[in-house]
Amino acid sequence: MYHEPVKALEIARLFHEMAGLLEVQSGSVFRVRAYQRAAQTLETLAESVEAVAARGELGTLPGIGRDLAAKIGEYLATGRIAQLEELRTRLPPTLLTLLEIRGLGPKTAKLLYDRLGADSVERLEALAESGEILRVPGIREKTRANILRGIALWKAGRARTPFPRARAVAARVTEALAARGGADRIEVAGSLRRMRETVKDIDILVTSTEPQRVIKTFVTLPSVLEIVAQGDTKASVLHQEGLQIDLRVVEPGAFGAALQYFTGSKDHNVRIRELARRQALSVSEYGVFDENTGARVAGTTEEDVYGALGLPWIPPELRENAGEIEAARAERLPALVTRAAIRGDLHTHTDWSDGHHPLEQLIEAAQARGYEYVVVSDHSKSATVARGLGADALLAQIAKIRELQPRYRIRILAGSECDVLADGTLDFPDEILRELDVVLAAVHSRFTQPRHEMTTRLVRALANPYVNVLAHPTGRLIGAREPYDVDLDAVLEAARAHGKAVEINASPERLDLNDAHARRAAELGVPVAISSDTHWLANLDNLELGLGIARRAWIGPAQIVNALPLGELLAWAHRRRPGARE
DNA sequence: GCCGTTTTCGGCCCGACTGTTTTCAGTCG
Repeated sequence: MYHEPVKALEIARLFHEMAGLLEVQSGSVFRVRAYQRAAQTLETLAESVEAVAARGELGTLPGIGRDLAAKIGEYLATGRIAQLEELRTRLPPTLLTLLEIRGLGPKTAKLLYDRLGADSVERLEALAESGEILRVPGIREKTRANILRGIALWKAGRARTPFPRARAVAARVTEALAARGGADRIEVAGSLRRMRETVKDIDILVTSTEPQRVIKTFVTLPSVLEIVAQGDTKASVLHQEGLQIDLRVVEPGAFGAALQYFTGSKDHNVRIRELARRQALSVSEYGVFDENTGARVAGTTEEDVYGALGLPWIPPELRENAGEIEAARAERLPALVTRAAIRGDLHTHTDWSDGHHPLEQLIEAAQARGYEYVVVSDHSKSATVARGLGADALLAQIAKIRELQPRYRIRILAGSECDVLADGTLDFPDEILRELDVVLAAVHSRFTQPRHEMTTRLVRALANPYVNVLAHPTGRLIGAREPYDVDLDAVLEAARAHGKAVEINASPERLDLNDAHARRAAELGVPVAISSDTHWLANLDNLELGLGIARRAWIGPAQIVNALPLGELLAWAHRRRPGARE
């Protein structure tokens, strides 16, 4: 049986805390990094840490040796890590919040704590405002101003920005840079390029033979609130939308190396550079260099950079140091899904329920996307706020779809986003469901059921032979509603056992499953549907966000049901129905 | 604290920018 990695995440958090405390104590930076690396390994562990421990294989995990394996074992046995508790008696844990302030690192935090007792952001702010921190050697007016600004930023928004909004800001800034001249190539790198769900800042890479001009243009854009840093080749600004934007300018010959460097992630890059060192190579944003001759052996393209290290090019979405480097070395990188592989959209709404456009417009818009098929999946009657369809309305809609079909190339499939009732039964009886081509099941009520009840509810819904896809499996609404409490692993197991798909709902408010959940689904071999959940016609393009999640989850076209040709999709959808041949 | 197709000890990614220092440490990505 597969368990959620709750314990692993708990231990990872404790390791991060230990790293922070050791860092402030001026412990070895390598020791600090060892704790952080081990924490990251635990965060990306595919199976339960208890299972690994039971096999005695903790020490085989990357970055975990005898010592840290023992600490993990200690925590699993006692729920405590003695050394951490000892560290906590020497430094107040609130001290670690100081490290979250931009521009304030462990050395300064320790200095301010030792000299003035600054053990929290509030206390530090008071000390800075009163000017008392100027008594500390090495702290002058500029540092005081930086600390106060850092505290203001920390208070204003530690929140990360949702991908769609950050991408829109990035597009406006790159357009402005292009329009003002001086830039050769302009590329968005960083976590936006890696398709992360949220981002902390925007990274823009420019090639130019006039770096000063580009930098000047960048920091004087009207949308720039404040210049954070400005040098000969890079600059950082605070944008009016509350995001920091970092710009880096390199000469064209270093484009590939700079793009690789600036795309990250940091952990991925550290691993890449370690790998290079073992081959007597050195990697920087300027290229790959032979350590003996100093000659540049690669740098023009990313393919060159990875190739120089004996690796195939690694897609940006995988660059999280979550196994992709090992996979690349073994020539086992997955073939990731692309937009071209998607043959249809399985989740759309019309004005028959809570969509905002007539059936015909939806069909035309989907056809214009080049799809082979589209599933119309309006809500069922229990979803009253969404004006869900009763049985008669649904049958009428099916008739309408059959009537409209001859007018379109795209195949219109009759579906439903059918409510899963509190007991796990569906909102329509089987006699109605059998009239549909594709059935989605989804929870829209009773979100607060206890964990075991919600789990049983979803498992029961998946067992219904007419159900094909579990839509937005965790029910979260980003920033508005937490996911409901459910044993997702049990749900995924049920989906696999019954041959049902789970949805990657690409609506920006949902992104459900998220990348981590989708990767677990993928590892378990559960089929996936990437769906737009369209309510407005433009929402059809949400699918791109879903592709990003799928790619970050290492998912290829073979695992995606809406990459199947029409005939195979219908055969898959109907094969568990009574009387179906298998 | 981890790790080893050179090593079980001696390494551990690389470079830009800032502020405060008179030659560099701290921080960031």
